Amino acid sequence: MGQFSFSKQERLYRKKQIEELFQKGSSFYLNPFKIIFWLAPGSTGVNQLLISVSKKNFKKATDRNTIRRRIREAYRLNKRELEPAQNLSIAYIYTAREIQPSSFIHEKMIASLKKIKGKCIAAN
RNA sequence: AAAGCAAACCGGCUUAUCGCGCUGACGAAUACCGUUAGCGAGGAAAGUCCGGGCAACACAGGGCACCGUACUUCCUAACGGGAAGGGGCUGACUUUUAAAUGUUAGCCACAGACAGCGCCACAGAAAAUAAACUACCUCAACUUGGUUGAGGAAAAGGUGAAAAGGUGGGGUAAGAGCCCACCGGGCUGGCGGUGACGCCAGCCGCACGGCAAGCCUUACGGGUUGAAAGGCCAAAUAGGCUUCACUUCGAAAGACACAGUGGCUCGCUGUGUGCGCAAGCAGGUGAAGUUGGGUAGGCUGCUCGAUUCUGACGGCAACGUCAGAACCAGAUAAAUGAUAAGCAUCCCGAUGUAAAAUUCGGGAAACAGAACCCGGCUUACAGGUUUGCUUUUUUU
RNA sequence: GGCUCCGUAGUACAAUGGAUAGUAUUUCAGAUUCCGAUUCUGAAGAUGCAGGUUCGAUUCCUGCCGGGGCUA
Repeated sequence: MGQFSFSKQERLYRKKQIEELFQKGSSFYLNPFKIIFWLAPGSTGVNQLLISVSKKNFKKATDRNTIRRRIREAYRLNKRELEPAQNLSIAYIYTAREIQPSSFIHEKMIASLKKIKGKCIAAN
């Protein structure tokens, strides 16, 4: 698996897993995101990501697409912050009301990933 | 040349780095992995307003009801869409005292109001089977500036969206299509046109409005549900009941009727009858149906099609026929991207000039994201190209 | 995805196609009071948008815009 790849394995798409994440996971806010994460027992060696942009805040499908793509690129290029990969499920919920530039999202993504890693180590 | 309107078309490009989806090839290799090649959002993908394909279910035939459409002919798989034509309305030009005719541009949900019902506020004498009232004219009586009665006729009446054919003349006691001319209208016939309709001739003096985007009438069309349709597999769970067939047990029977509950069926409860000495009147397997429970994962449907491009021919056109070439998204918590740089377009400032070109810096670049697939319609849209029309200015 | 209903003052509701769109409440001003509340008087405030039918649309028709409900 490549260093910057983002294949289907790394996406969170199963309904059961999503429900599990939202029920058991812990969350924190880091502008412009709300982040929910959960470290499942056992290790598959792959972290899984879910990106959500509310239809209530962005009526147009194009706007939602651009935000989702920017967040995805930010995660893809910076995911090595979480090394070594474990069985982590993360949900990024975009809470800002306007479309933020890529540089801003990248910056916040790095900060949030570091925070997640710190919390996981503390829990263990 | 500029501005406006209408129609048609286009809707940025290139490179680098890192990525995503599908398909093919290769690597021990049909599913995972790697390498590599190809392809990968729109003119509206949108709204979901129409129409069709496709699928499942339903269906003798006819009628009623309900919904939709509405000048004619054609195009089409079909349409509420499109093309051509007809008619009407509005504006301009020509002509003219003015109209009509003619030319041209734009617009029109443009069937039926002597099949029926309903509505037409306010104002007004009257708002729809024509006329109560005022005023007009004639005669009579009383009387003399008038009043009353009888009759005539339907012209005049500050309204109103709409007033009962219009204008002019004759006629009369006063009037009236009462009569005449022109215009308008209706009916009949002929001719032309596939048809809507048009033209011509003759006849009728011709009271009877508007609204069907009020009910309605006529003609035509419409079965219902939608890809979360439908088919297959995996996983998981808990079976129950009914019917039928076979079988086991048994000597045989292994049932029947009525009532209650209930919308109905099954069922449950009760009573009676039958079989059996009595207990008791069953068990199992399979198929179909039904109810309940479970599963929310994969494959298929799924993208080659009323397809796209080019050319020829037919048609006024919409469009059709033929020939050749091409393969052009198939995602599913949902791919088609992110970042950086450059080019082209436009704007602003500077440089420069008679005006430009050039160069430098900065900025802008829309509407918008496939979800089974097509044909339309509607709505949104920076900027650009072409064509046509109108207006203004300049030059010859 | 499909089906269906509804948009009227700030709010909750009315209004056969027919005078200036009505009622309650809210807001503002005045009166009453020593000051408030209550009460009384007056005022302000609306048909979602754009077309069409009609002499005349809140009402009828068409197209947009916005909101709700049902279905799985």
